[in-house]
Amino acid sequence: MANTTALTEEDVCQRIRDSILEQRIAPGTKLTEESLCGIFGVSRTTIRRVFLLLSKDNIIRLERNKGATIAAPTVEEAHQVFEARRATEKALLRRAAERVQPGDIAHLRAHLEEEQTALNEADLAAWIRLSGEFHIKLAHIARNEPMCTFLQQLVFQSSLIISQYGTAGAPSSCKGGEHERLVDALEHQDAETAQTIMAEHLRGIESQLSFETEETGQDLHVIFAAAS
Amino acid sequence: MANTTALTEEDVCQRIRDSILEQRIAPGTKLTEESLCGIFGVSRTTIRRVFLLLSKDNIIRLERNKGATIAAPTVEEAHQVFEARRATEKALLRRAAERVQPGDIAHLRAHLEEEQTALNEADLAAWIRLSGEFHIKLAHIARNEPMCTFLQQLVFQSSLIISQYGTAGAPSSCKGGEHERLVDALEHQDAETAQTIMAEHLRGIESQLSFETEETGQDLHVIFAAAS
DNA sequence: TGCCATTAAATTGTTGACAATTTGGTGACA
DNA sequence: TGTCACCAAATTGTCAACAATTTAATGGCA
Repeated sequence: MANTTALTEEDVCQRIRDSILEQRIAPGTKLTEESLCGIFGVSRTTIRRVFLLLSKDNIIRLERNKGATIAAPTVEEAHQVFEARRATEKALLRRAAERVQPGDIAHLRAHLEEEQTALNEADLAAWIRLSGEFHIKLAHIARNEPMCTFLQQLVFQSSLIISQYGTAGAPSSCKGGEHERLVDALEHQDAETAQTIMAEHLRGIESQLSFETEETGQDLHVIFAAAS
Repeated sequence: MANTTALTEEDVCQRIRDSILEQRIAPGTKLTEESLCGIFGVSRTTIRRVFLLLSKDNIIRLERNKGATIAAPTVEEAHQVFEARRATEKALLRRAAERVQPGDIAHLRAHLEEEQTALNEADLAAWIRLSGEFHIKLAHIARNEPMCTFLQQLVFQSSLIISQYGTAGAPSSCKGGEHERLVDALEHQDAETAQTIMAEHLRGIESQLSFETEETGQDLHVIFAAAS
């Protein structure tokens, strides 16, 4: 009831992206057009455009005559996403170290404050989102739009992967002050150190996932083929 | 009249992508929905989906109530695309060198044959397309879907950039047997050499562009402002 | 002539109805 | 009871008419 103006297509995308970044929506969730029309108060046309756009980001999976579901990355896809992140963020950091400006550092430190606040207030959803957004903000310092957009896609997919394969016990994101150390290294334009921290950081996140256990949907073939 | 079955959405995308890769369509070209409906024999609904998908790849530019045009990258965007290619293809080559298999090399050599044939037959359009596709095939050897898809986008954008800023005299693509040398290096799993060749290769392509001269469309303002 | 408001044509955006497909359930029958 | 065919509901796909916007053209007016 807060907003009477109609939501635009990009608004809806953002809302869905946020819910993924905060891990409030599970991979594999079925999204029917009509229900989303009701929720966001937009027409089916808009929702269908949103589905198409998000499917390009591998956030939503579209199957003909079957509708849309929140993407549920396979183990293979998950590894490829993290491999891509290692390569991309490493390259971005080198350029970021060359191009970083004082204002960037201030901005990042303000972001770190927010992360800390969310952590103190035990606002887990906000903290998870901020952890992801940190990597995106870091990327922007490199001033390369195509690579930033690409990394953004990877971060959203990572969020889905963590939703799916994350061990419940340990919050599988950036602890140990690695974000802080990244900002420090960047402030000194130390690309090498930043890259090393980032590599460890991403390996750390990936290592906290458990890929051995159950899968979703299509892998039943493999499971039951072996059992019979 | 060759095909009576209706073209699907992906077919239309591919046709448009091909025409860009062969540089048969100029950046900035206006695409009206109705005309494309007639050309491809599909409904407006399909064309609109195609526009939306290709706009996500930065191949088509969508402006609200203004319709679609073939993207016309700015100089700044062009530099960023090539920077992204250098970073991405370098990373891809390292992984490709680790994972390359004999079949891959055979496949690449067959592709080189095609390139040579097109060159001998003076089929310029085909040769330009094949030159671009070489980089995409190379990327696939690294077995990383997200990065492959990303590179694909960059290659298409490169094609637009070359259309726009390429000097007419020299065909601003891969000569000097650099593609051959890349395959050789890859066959010996020599990532370092491959990366060096690729870096030179991309710099070479970029250096053949002329960013000083005229621009398209909106830059007329600047041009005539200076002249008056 | 040059400029500006008004109008007509062309193009894009949106909506709703209808068709096609999938999904879930019911009941007949072995 | 278990299986299969069939039917009904729900969901997605398509299309055509209509609304809104932009673009081009015309004609008045200084």
